[in-house]
This record gives sequence, C-alpha cells and structure tokens, in this order.
Amino acid sequence: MTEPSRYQPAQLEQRWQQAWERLNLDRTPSFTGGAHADGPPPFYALSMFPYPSGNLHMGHVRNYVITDVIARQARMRGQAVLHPMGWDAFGLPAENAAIERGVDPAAWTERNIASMREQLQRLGLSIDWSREVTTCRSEYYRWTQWLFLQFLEAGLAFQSEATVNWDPVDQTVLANEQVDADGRSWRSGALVEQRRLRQWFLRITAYADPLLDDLPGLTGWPERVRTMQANWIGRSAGAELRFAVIGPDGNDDDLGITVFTTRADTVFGATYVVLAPEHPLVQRLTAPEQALAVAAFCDLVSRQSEQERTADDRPKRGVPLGTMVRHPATGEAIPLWIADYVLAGYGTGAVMGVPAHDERDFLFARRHELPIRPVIVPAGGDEHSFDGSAWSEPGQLIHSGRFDGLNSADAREAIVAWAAEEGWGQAKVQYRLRDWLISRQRYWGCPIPVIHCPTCGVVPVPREQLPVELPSGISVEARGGSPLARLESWWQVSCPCCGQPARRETDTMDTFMCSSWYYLRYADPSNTAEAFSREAVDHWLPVDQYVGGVEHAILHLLYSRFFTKVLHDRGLVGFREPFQRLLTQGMVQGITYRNPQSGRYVAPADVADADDPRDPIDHHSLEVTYDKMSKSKHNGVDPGVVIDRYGADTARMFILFKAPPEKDLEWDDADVEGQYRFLQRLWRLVEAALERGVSLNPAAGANASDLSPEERELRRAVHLAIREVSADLEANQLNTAVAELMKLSNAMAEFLEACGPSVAREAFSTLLLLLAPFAPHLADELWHRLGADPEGNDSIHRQPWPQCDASALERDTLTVVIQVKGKVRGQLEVPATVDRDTLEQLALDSEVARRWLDGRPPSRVIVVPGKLVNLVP
RNA sequence: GGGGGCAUGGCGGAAUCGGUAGACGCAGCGGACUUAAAAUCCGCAGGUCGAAAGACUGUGGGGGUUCAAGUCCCCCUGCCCCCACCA
Repeated sequence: MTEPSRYQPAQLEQRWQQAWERLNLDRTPSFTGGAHADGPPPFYALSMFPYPSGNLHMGHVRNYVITDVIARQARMRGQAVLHPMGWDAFGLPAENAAIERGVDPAAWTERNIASMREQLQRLGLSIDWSREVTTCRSEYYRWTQWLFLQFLEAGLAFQSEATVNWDPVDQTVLANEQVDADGRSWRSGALVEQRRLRQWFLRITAYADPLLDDLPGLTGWPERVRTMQANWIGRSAGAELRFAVIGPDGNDDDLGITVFTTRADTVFGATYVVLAPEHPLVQRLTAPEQALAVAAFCDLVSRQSEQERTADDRPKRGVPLGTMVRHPATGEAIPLWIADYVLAGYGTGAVMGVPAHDERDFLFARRHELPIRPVIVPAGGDEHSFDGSAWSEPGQLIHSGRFDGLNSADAREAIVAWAAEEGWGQAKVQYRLRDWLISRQRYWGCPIPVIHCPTCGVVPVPREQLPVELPSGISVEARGGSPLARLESWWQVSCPCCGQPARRETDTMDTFMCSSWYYLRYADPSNTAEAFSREAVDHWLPVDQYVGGVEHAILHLLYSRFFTKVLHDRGLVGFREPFQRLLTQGMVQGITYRNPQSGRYVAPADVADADDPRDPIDHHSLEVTYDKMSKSKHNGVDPGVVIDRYGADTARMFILFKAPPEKDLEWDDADVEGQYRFLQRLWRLVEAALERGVSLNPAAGANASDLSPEERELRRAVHLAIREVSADLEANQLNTAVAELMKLSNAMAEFLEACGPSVAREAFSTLLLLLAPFAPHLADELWHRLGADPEGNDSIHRQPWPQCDASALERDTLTVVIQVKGKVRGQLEVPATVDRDTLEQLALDSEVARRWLDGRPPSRVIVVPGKLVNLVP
C-alpha cells in the first residue's frame, strides 16, 4: 500500500517553473514579417511595469496575475502572445538612497531589479523574460533621447520660463507631488517658494483636441478613466475680449487687456477688470500713487502657501492699479485691479468682473465696494435680489443695448460676432491642460540630449552620438541642484555645429518620458538600429489588454496617448491609440487595527496577544478597517510569506476570486485558507479518480454511446463550465470564472462515482484545461498525474482551450415557472421540445391555475419559451 | 461648486435582454468519523410567523412604468473617486 500523496505546492511549483523554462513555453513567437496567415490575430497582454523598489507587494501580485491569466488563455486559444515585463528604473528613490547611504544609484537599482525579478518569478507568470526592458540602461534610454529629438524637430519640445516649486533648503526644484498640503517640501520640510526658471516642456497642448476627441472611441476603457482624462484636458469654449487701457491723458492707449470668458452674454454687466498678480503688464499699468500698494500685494501673494491659496474660506483680496480701461461695449471707463483670485496660468490671466453673475466677482465687488450691475434675469421671471449671492444661471438679457431680450445662449453668439466685427473680440477655446514640464535638476534620469552653444543656440546632439551617457561613479549629495551641473568635465563640450566651446544640458528628463513609450520597445526590444521597427510595432500593437492601477489614469495614460499620436503623425507607428482595452485593478487592502484613544496602529500579531503590556487598551475597542497596505499601519502582507505557506497557485486563485478585478480587495487570511482547501480538494479528487483507474492517456480511449442520467448531468456541468468560464474571461470577470471552476469541481465530486471512464475523462480534462490559466502549476501537475502526457515532455499550457458542445447542455425536460400576475406560484416539468401553445395549455391545466385563478380564464397569458408562463387574471 | 461611480444576507460578492434575488466562497450552526482535537465528509442557513406544509416580506428611502423591476424612469439620502477661485 503506497502512502496517499499530498498536495505539496512548494516543490511542485518549482519543478514546473523549471519545466516551462526548458520547454520555452513563454517565448514570444517570432513573427516573420509579412501579413500573418488566417489564424487568430496576435495578442499583446501588458502590465504596467513596476518601479524597482526592491520589494514586491500585493498590488504587484494582483496586477501581474490578472494579466497572466489573460495571456495564458490567449495562448490556449491559439493566439501568438506577447507578454513582457520590464522596469521603470529612473527616479527619485534611487537618488535618495544614494544621498542617504552613499550607494551608487545604478548598482542599487540593478540589485533591486534582480531581487524583484526573483520574487516575481515565484508567481509562475508566463512572461517572456528575454524581452525585459530597463529604462535606466543606455541601450534603452538612447532611444528615449532619440524620441526627445523627434519632438524637438517637430517643434513639440521647447524651453520656456516657468514658475516652479523651489525648495530653498535643498536648493532644488520639486514636482507638485513632492509638496505637501501645507506647502512644505516632503524632504526638507521647508516652505516651498515659487520661482521662475528656464525649463524644458513638451507641447502636449497642441494635441489637446485629438486627445479629447478620441476618448469616446476607447470603448475598452473604464468610463471613469475616460471622464478623468476629459476633465483633466478641460476644454471650454468661450471668447477673448479686449479692453483698451486709458492713458494718463485720458485717451485710449494702444495697449489692451485681453480677458477670457465663457459668459460673453454678461459683458454689459462688467464693472471692472482684474489681472492676476503675476500678469506681465502689472508693473507697466500701475499708476505711480499705487506703486507701493501693488508691490506689497504682489509680494504677499508670491509668499502665500499652497494651503492659503486653496483654503475654503479664502477672501478675495486685491488692490486697484490706479488705471482705467474702456468697456468695449458701453464705452464706459472702468477700473483695473489685481486680485489673488485670478490665476496667471489659465486663460489670459485676466478676467472681466461681472459681480451680478459670477459668485467670485460678486464677493470681490462686495468687499471692495465695486458696482453690481444685473444684466440677466430668469426667463420671464423677476430680477434676482442681490442680497447674498450672484445669479449665475443663464437667462434673458436686460440693460444690454440691442441684445435685450435674447437668451444667454443666443446672446453669447451674437455678442461675440459683434465684437469680432468691431475688432475687440473673438471666439476662443481654452484648455485646462498645460504643457508638460519635463526637465528635472536631478541626476538619476535620462539626460536631455542637447548642447547649448553661445553662437548656434540650442543644438541637438547628433543621432550618431547618442546615447548621451549618464556619468557613473559620481557623488550624489543632498546639496541640491543638479549633480550633473557640478561635473564640468561632463558638460564642457564643443558645439557639434561650429566646434566652439559649448555647454551640455545638465537637466534630466521626467521619468514619465521613459514610461511613455516602453510598450513600443517590447515589440522590438533588442533592436540596436532603431527604437523599434515600424513592422514590429504594427504587428503587435495596439496593446490588446493593458492592466494597471487607476492611479495612472491621467498622467501615464495621457502621456502615452500623446506619444503615440505624435509618433503616428511622424509616420513612425501605424496606429493612433496605444491601448485598446484597459483594466484598472483595485487596491489590495490589509486589515488594520487602530486604537481610537491613542491613534496608534496595532499589528495583527499584537491583537492576538491581548495581554501585551505595551498597549494597555481593551482590545475589543480597537477600530477595525481595511486600508492600503503600509508599514506604518502594520497591515501589510508579504507575498513571499504567502507563497511559502500556500504556494503561488493559492495566492493567485485567492486574489482573483476574492473581488472583481476593478474593486479594492480586502486581504483575509481565512479566505486564503479556504482557497488552499479548494486546491487540496482538487488534488484529492484526482487521487480518487486515479484509484478508480481514470486516465487521460490518449491511448486509452473508449467512447460510450448511451449515457446514464448521472453521466448526462456531469457532461452538462462540464460544458456549462466551458461556456461560463470563457464568457467570464472575455468580460474580465475573473472572480466569477473561479467560482465556475468551483461549481464544476463540486459537480464532479457529486457525480463521478456514477460515471464511466469516457465521461470522467472528459470532465477531468476540461476541468484542468479551464484551471490552467488560473493555477498553472497545479493544472500541469494533475494533468500529468492523470497520464495525459506519457512521453513527459509536454505541458497542459500547449493544449487548446476547450470548446462548449451546445448539445451537451440540452435536457429532455425543462422546469418552467408558473406565475400568476408576476408572482411565482409553482413549477411545471415539461418535455424540452414542447411548443408555445402546448406549454400555455399545460399551464392553464395545471394545479396552480386551478388554485389561483378561481376557475375564471386569465385575461392574458405571457409565455417566455423555456422559462415561464405568466397568467394574468 | 462641476463631473463620474456605488448602495444586495454576519462578511466578500453573484444575478445576459426586465423573467424563481442571494451563485461561489468566508465566518456560523447541526451531524458523522475520533478517547479527544485538528483535518475530512454530510447537512442547515435573508427576515418574520409556523411543529410542518406553507404564507407573508425582502436588493439605501419614496414614487412611477410594466403581466413582471436589484435591473428602466423621476425625486431623496448616504458613501467613494476625479477636478476645482478654470472666469
């Protein structure tokens, strides 16, 4: 008698991972170039690549397992699959590690990559590692630089003065994300200042319209992400109107103030004009007697912190410039002000003040005693009383000259047309989207490949001189400023144009540049002659399924769309959108215990140990929530520990089953146990089958013709499972797909005993094939244990995805529901072939009809074939 | 303030086109096996009434359309996300 075998994932999974590698299972099929044959189209499954922090967390696991299931099933459907992985390897953490611990950023990053790759591989992902891409290696970033030069050549990369966040302690520019809510640097804690510096930008605003207009076509994207992008681009149609400045002599100057408005219909209500304090004309238009007050005000505003500027109850402060402007419609002289509520960065940095019909203007006018002139009334209604607020709805025009009586929408058009005719205005579309600031005064990034020459100006580094290598082995200190700028031997070069001494650009690129095109490089990763061949990208792209966190809904996904459109317009790629389908997976949250009195977070281990003297609080009073996993909350779960204990297949199945992919997932150890139990049950199911002599050996086949009721029932379950799992995968409903696998295994446990070998064989074969994308190691192991591959050199992952046989789903009899006025009152067994009329008759003759209709014939009978009959009295 | 989304048992979550709400799992309860426990197996399980058959009720609240509403329409409440002094 042999020992009963047990499910031991640890050794089993390692063995299969090695076997798959030997079999080259995950290799991307080479494409020969020409049009592919009549077979299924190629499939590109992509996960958002990680930053190599060194630690794999559950969010990564969820992301890559979802993509892996999709990739594995696509392969079984016979598609050529590209499923790559890489590293978003430039960025601040490496530089901070260098500053804090004196390590070399490159070495630190490479070490992290090695360790994360190892952790990842334990998950049994079907990734083609030969296509790995690492953005901080010169064989990659030379092409990032080349792409930058493409933008430069297209006039889409430019230098410009910009107001940026400046940390006076660290002496460096900070990204908006690195300034906290109080307006302090996340590193030094210093109050961040606003400075104007010369920076590099990409002109993403030139693509605002295509980026917006193509959003509705992205039907494979979540609605949420599309609206977020539309919001971010923020297109608003309005008009620019010009107010002439009245000179000291009382005559109109040549100078004018152009304002942007979406409410041209309210122009007759404008009683003043306001500039942003940073507006370039402020100094010039300040009357001498106001100079002091204006200077003081501008200074105050520039020192305002983020918090003050965004406070809810922010007062509308401002000062008059002492200058008047001419109202273009009424000819009146109205005052010119500056105020902190006008933003320099939006529109023209100037607005017309219409206190009667704009809430902010109303508050400002109240505070500074400026006149309020109503020019819109509710259609057919009374004039609004301006005691507490403005009337900002559209309505009917009054006090507006020849436009009186028009409604707001018509008036807008008519007034803009009139202004255009008179030469003081025109229709204008405004965007919220700003140009993308890409330069960083940091070391660990891709160098911007230009040279500044005193005579030739900005000179691109010639293509054959790429890459501009990042110097290695230099000291990165906290002193701030760019370390590259201190490395004279590096930046001192001769101009490629005239040969004179020149200076290399010492800024590096935003890491989002590197991640905006990596999905193209995967298609052709070892090309040394180009960033990618057009043929290769047109073969694999657009990405069929992109999977990643929703936190990239705007930046990365918008930048990538922008890149793709620019490359398309330059003839480098044959598509306009990079990602056909997008799945934004939810967070993985850990159970979090918090002591409501002390506010301290308690580790789960300490919760179990209620006598811990360090936390002398009644543990029953602990607040329990699920939160994003983090060290400080002691709620993290290490993927490595879970894999050690249960194996990768359990971790995969649990994370897929516990919640739909888009929703946040609450990690629960008890549920993980339950998932492990399910896999053990599958193991025992196969063991029991082996004892009964069931085999998948292709040589041992016998076709039974007459099936017993149990056998028919099981076949039904088998083919139902094929249909449901296939449909769930198509819709990315991976949680219900796993539920269907459980249902099938339950049905098998119930009926197998009574089933002959051929039906049992079909059931096991199907169950394991359907299981293969989800629990790849166990599926392969059980498939082999059942003798499917006597030669021992194949894998279940090379088998075709099973097809549903509709005839197996048919039944002899159907159960039809009998309703009376929509309420279920009984059931009826009828032959499956029954026609409509007979079914109706059967229902009328039924016990239910006798009981509920009081002998009167129904006034109406609704028959839903195969489902129900509804009798309406 | 603008926009988007969500609301179903003790919990996570199912439910094509409007057609038997609660699939699948977790936790729970009862039973079998065991000296015992664990593991495993079998069974129960929205709520109320009932010994049971069964009846009534039930998808945040209110109204509507329909033979029939978790699903469609209107109003309200609560929560989540994005943008936000954007003119």
